[in-house]
Amino acid sequence: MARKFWLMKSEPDAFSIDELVRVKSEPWDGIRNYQARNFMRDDMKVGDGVLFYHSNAGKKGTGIVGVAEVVKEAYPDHTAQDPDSKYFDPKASEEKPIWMMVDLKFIEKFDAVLTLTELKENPELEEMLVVRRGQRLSIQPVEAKHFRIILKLGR
DNA sequence: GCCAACGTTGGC
DNA sequence: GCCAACGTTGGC
Repeated sequence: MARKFWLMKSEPDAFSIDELVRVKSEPWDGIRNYQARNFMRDDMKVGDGVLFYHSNAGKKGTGIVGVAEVVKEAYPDHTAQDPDSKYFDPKASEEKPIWMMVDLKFIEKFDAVLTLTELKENPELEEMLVVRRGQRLSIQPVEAKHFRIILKLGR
C-alpha cells in the first residue's frame, strides 16, 4: 500500500511546530469532528506524510510550516473521557471512546511559512482542499503531486 | 472582533 | 426525517 499524504491543522497558540520540534513526537488529541476522525481511524498509516499547518495565525503566519510523519496509528483519545480536559466529551467512555488520535513525529520545519496566500496564488495548487473557501476540516487528504510541490516550495 | 461556512443538536 | 437554532472554525 502506497504511502498517503495529509494536511493537519493546529492553532499555533494550542500546539505549534516549534513544540513538535522540542518534543519530537506528539499524540494528536482533541479532534472532535467525525470526518477528521474517520481519516485517522480508517486511512492513516505509519509512514504517511503530514503537512503541518498553522491556522488562525494572522496574515503572515497562517500556512504550512513543515512536515511530520505518522508514527502510531489510531487509538482512543483519552482526553474525551477526562472531565478536566477541554476536549471532554460526556458521551465518550472506556467501552465507546468515540474519538481517536494518532501520533506524529517531527520531520522538518520550513525556512519560512508557506502562507495560505502563496498557496492560493499558485495555479498548481488550486485543487488543494486547503485553499478552498469555507474548508474547515482540520485533517485533509493531500495528493502526492501536491505534497511534492509543497516540499519543493518549502525547502 | 466580525462573520461566512458548515457541523451538530433537538424539537416536532 | 426535516430544519431552525446554535456552536465552532478559521480567514480576514
